[in-house]
Amino acid sequence: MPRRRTEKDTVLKDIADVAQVSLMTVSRALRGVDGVSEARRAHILKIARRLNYTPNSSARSLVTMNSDLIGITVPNLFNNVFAEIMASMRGTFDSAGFSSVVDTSEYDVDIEFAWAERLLTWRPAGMILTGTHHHPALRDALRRAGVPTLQIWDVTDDPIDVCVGIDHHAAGQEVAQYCLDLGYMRPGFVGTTEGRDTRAEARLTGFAARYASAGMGAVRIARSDERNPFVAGQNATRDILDGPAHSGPDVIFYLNDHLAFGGLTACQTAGLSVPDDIGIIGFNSLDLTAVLPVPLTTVRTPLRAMGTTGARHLLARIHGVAAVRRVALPVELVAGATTRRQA
Amino acid sequence: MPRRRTEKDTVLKDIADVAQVSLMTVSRALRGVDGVSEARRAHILKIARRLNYTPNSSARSLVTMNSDLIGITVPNLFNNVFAEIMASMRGTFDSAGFSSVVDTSEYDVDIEFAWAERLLTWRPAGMILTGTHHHPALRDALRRAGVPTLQIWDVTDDPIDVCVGIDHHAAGQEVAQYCLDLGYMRPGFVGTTEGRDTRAEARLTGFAARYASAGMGAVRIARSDERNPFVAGQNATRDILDGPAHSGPDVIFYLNDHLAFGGLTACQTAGLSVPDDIGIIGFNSLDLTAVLPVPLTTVRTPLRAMGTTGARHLLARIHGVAAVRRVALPVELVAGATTRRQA
DNA sequence: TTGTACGCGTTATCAC
DNA sequence: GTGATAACGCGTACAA
Repeated sequence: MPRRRTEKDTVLKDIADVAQVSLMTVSRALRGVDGVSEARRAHILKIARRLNYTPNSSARSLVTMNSDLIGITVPNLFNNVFAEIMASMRGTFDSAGFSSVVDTSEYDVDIEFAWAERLLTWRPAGMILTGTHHHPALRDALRRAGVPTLQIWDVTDDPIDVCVGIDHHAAGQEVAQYCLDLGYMRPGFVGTTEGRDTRAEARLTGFAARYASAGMGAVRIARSDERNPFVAGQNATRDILDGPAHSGPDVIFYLNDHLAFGGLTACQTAGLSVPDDIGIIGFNSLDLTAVLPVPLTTVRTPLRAMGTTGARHLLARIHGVAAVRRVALPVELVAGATTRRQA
Repeated sequence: MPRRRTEKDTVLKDIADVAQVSLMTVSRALRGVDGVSEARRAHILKIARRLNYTPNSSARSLVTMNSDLIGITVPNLFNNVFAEIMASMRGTFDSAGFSSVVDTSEYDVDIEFAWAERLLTWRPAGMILTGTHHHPALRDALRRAGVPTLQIWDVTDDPIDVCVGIDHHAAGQEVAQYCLDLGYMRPGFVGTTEGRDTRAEARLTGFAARYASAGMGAVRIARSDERNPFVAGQNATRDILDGPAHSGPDVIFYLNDHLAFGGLTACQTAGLSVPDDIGIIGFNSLDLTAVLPVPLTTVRTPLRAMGTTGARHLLARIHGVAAVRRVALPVELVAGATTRRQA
C-alpha cells in the first residue's frame, strides 16, 4: 500500500483545492513572489494558516539544489571563545533565515570530516570551519560541492574560500615583545596537550621565535590534558614551578585566561607573589577576569567582530559576491597588574 | 534551458550506468539493504567512491518523510550548564548517525517557536527543548508533526512527550532546609532579571516556600541583568549588602556558581568574611570551583547523566518505543567552606 | 495574472 | 537477486 500522508500533513495541493486556484498560484503566494493579485494572496495565506500548512524544505531543496542550512563546526562549546564566535555569527545567519547545523570536533580532523560529509548530503548554503587545519580531503570535498566556506579564528594565505581571524603567530610574538620590554628573561608557556589546539601552538611558536631572535634561552613549557581548564592551568603551573630555584620562569604566557586563573591560584599556593615573584599573562580576555582583584595582563581578541565580519563575508559569498579571501583582525595586549617591569 | 547538474555532481543513475546495473540495485547496495549479491555490492561501492558520490538527503527525505536531523534549542551557549548538556547528548546522537540543528533562544519563547517552525519544514527525527516553558502553540505544532520531543533540564507532570531533568523547586527547598539546619535566619537570593530563567525562579520559589513554612521573613532578593555572570553576581551582591547593618542577609543563595564567585569577590571588597560574616551558596558546581581557595557550598546537578539519559529516551521514542514520560534526577548538596553553623 | 507539463534524486512496490 | 515504474512536494519554463 502506498504510504499516505498523515491526516494533518497539509501540502500546497490541498490549499489549492480549498482556495479554488492552481497549485502554482499557492506556491507563488506563499513565497511572496510577484504574479499573484493581492486579494488572492491574502486569501491563500489565510487558508494556509488555517490548514496548519508546513512547507517541505526537502522538496524545495531537491528542486533548487540548495538549502537554508549552514554548517558550523567548532572544537567544543565549553570554551567561551567558541561560544562567543558562534553566538555572534548565528545572529547574522538567523535573521537571514538560515538554520545552523552544529558539530563539535574535539580538535579531531577525522570527526570534522565525517560530519562535513554527512552535512554535504543536505546541500548546505554554507559551511564554517574553525581554524585552518583540516582533513586533507575536506578542501576538495567542499570545492567539489561548491559550498561557500568560511574559516574562522585563524588566518592563512591559502584559505579554502575565505578566512577571518587573527594571526596567532604574530600575537605570540607581540606578547614576547611585551615581556622583553619589561625585562623578563626566563619565559614560560602553559598549555594543553601538544597537537590538539594548533592555534595555541602557533602562539607558542611566535612567542618562542621572538625570544630566540633576542638571544634568550628556550621557553619552559608545561602542559596538562586535564579537562577542566582551571585545574589544567593549576597543575601545569605547579609542574613548571617545580625544580631548583631561579631556574623556573619569571613570566608565564598561558593558553588562555582560564588556565591563567588556575595558574594564579597555583602561584598563591606556592607562596609566590604576582607580579613580584612571577609574571602571568593570559589570552582572550574572558568573562572571569572582570571580577578578579588583580587585573590580569592578557590579550583581547575581537571575538564578536570576528563573528560578525565572518558571517558577513560568508553571506556575501553565498549571494555570489566574491569578496576578499583573508581578513586578519588586530589583537590588543591589555597590560594588567600581573606583570611589571623587572628590576 | 533545463538546469543541468554540475560536472561533478554524481548521482545514482551515473553509477548505475558505469556499473552496468539498474539504478535500484545501486540504491540498495549503497544503503546496505538485502537484495544485492556481495560481489555486485562491492563493485558498486567502489565505483561510487571513485565518482565521489554524495547522496542527496533531500530526495531521500522527500520520499521517506523523515530525516536524520535533530533539533536542539538551549537558551545560550555561554552557560556551561547548557554546553555540558548539549555535549553529553550530541555524543549519543552523533554515533547514531544524526546531525544536530542548534538554536539559542535567549530565554525567548517566540524565538524558540520561530526556530522550531522553520526546523519542522525539514521533518526532523526529533526535537529537544530546554525546560518546560514554551510558546503556547509549540506543543500542538510538535504533536501535529509527530516529532518525538525531549524536554530537558526541568521536569513537569505534563511533558509534550518525555522530559528528563531535575526538580528545581525541590532543589530550592533542599537548599533552604540546609540553611535552616545551620541556623541561617535572613535568607537572600541573587539572580538575573525576573522571568527570564524560569528554572532559577522555581528554585527561588522553593527556597522561599521552605523558609516561609518555617515562619521566617521573606527572602531578600537582588537581581542584575548584566551579561557577564561574574559581574552580575558582584553587582547584585553589592546591592543586597547595601543598607542598614543587620538587615542584610546572613546567607545568599545564588543563581549559579558563576554569580556566586562574583558575590564572593563583592563580599571581600565589602570587608565581609565568608563564612564568618555571611554564607554563600552556589548552584551547578561549575569548573571554576575546583580551584577556589575556599570550596564553595553548592548544588551538584547531574548534567552529563541528564544528557545521556535524555538522549537515550529520545532515541527510544524515535524508534517507536514508548518509554517513560518523566525522569527526575537527584541533585546533591555539596557542603563547602562558604557556609557554617551559626552561633 | 494564472495554469500546465515536467523534472529534481531517491525509495517503495511489484513484476520478473 | 534484479529491474521498471510510480510516487514524494515543490519550482522552473512556458503557454494561455
